[in-house]
Amino acid sequence: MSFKSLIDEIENNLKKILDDLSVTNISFLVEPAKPGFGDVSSNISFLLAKKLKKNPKEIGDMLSEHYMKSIHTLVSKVESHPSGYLNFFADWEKLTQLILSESNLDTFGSVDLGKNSTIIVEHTSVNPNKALHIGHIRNVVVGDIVARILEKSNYKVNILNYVDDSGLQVADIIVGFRHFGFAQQPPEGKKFDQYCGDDVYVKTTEKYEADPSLEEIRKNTLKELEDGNSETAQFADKITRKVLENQLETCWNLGVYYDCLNFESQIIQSGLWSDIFEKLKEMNLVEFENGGKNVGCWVIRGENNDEDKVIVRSNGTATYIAKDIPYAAWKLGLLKDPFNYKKYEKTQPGTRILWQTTLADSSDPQQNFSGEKVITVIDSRQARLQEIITMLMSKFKSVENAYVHLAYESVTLSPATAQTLGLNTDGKQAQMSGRKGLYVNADAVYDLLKNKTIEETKKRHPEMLASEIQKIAHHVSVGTLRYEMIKQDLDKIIAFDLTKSLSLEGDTAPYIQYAHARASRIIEKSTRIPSIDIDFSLLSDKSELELIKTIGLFDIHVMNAAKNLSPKVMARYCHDLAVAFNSFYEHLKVLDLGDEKLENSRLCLVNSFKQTLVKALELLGITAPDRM
RNA sequence: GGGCUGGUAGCUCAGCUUGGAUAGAGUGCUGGACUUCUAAUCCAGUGGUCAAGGGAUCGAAGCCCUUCCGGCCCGCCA
Repeated sequence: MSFKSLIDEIENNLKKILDDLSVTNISFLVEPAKPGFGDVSSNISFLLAKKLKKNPKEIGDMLSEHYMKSIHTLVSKVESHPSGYLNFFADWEKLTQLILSESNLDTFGSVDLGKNSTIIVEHTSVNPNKALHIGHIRNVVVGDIVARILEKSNYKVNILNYVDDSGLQVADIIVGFRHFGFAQQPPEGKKFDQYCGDDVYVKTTEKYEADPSLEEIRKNTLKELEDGNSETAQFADKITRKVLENQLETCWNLGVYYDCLNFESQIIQSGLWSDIFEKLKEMNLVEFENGGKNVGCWVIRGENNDEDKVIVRSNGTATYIAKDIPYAAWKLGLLKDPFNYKKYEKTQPGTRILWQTTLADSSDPQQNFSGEKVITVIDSRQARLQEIITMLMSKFKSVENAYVHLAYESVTLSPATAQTLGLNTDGKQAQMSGRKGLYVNADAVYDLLKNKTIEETKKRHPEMLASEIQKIAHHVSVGTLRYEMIKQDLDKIIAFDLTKSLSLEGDTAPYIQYAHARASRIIEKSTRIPSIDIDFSLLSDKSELELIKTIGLFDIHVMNAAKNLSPKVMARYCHDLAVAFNSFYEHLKVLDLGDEKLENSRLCLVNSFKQTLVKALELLGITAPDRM
């Protein structure tokens, strides 16, 4: 509630007025006003103008008159603007009290979109044959933040990470280890996942190109992988689990945690595929081709102009997309769960317990990670395949939008950064490629950011303990990286530039974190404890009211972010909060005013801001230090 | 060729779902503000035929159609 209370009051009153006028079927808007147009605006007059055949201004005049006669508590004035808009001015003393009181609650900003239903968010899902690069980080961070926003919106969220441990990419490094003589030990000082990705994978791929006859080894290895009992599969399991562990370290370092790891190899062995295949046949969703180019295959008919999609080859084996179908159905709880569960070998930091599926016996209790709805975070390049999965799931489950592919555009390399990797792109951005070794490693970006932040922090606090500086630098670097990944919309390509990404000024996480540090210092330096028992009328400066209003808009933005699965909305809100606070900070003093009442009032506001910002940043997985 | 997607200030982007007021940020550039609760900040200025054209509307950056430019996808690969 909070600012929403004002909006609700206005909306209800306007509805009553419409009733009195016997007007129905008008869905007008009541929304926070643009600066300079009061506090809340409505377009109601425009909509009514058609029905009543009067001009909007006249209607506005009439409505504002009616409004002031109706019962209202939070509105002090209604203005009919010459443009036709109806602008409302809040009774700020009352509204301030409401907003600041609520901002102290733990639940501030929470909304009830989910009604406590269960939802799955699957993200990360990187092939376990390489280290995460900056492109993967977009997936990881988007997924993590969407999950946080949904939790704030009263969903019970299960976070999954799908480990494709039996695909071609894994086969490639296994070939490298078993046939091309790569040592199992990475060179001194290099993480195993980086070694697999930078050296084994890239160089093995190069060898195929140099000698196509080697493809035979590759095919055989892939086949052996799918038979879980083979020696190759056991070896691959050992290798991929080591890589996975390293990948998880990268994610954990960024404050990203999961509930359960799913392994493709287990899904293949579980027999889920034959279950779902039977279902597909029963429902006539797949057809056997007796002729044409796909003769002997089972296909899904393309809708519109799309080509048919082969899901079982003429030799009887399932294609890539076929493996995704049982997993999607499993996530939605449509299939009998064939898995047992055990805790992951390493303890995940934070409060979530990390589980993994297993086909072996387990002494740990059975778990359920399915959900009423599923959100799968995948690169928009897979939109076509995801569309087919979505279509199939909609036939299986009647819940609307039960399966959602949350797509995001890729992260590319800026021309300058491509150049530093030895690629001349003629001034164009370049697609990253794991195969070609053309990517920017995620840990490396974190390290660069951290070193830079350590420097900056030292400059400001020469006397600070090294351990303290480390901690601050960690939070600032993680914040910066996360913020860069979500501040623009999901449909925008991020052209990653090493140099520009190191910026700590302007619309960045440090800007927001800095506002928090300022607030923290005021509270720390004050001789009193912030209290809500204050004179609210003393908070009347423009910059104070703007800050209060922004604080009050928290839940509205959470709702918007959750409905649209849009991390960017929360990023912008955090930025708005920081802007409002910085403006307040530069205009007004809080301490040493020689006026106890005023000081108390402003201190209360500073505290509200701080608490709200912490909660909002939490949704972005960003921690704000008390000094920086 | 078909499908998806982007095009708004020099650059990077919001605003488009739900049409209405004065199209907003950051960055860049110019100038100003630190003896002060931390200048990772603030204030002011600069900068726009909202890709182009058409349509419906009293009214379009937004909706519909066409075109242009960029990106991605379209395998019995994964």
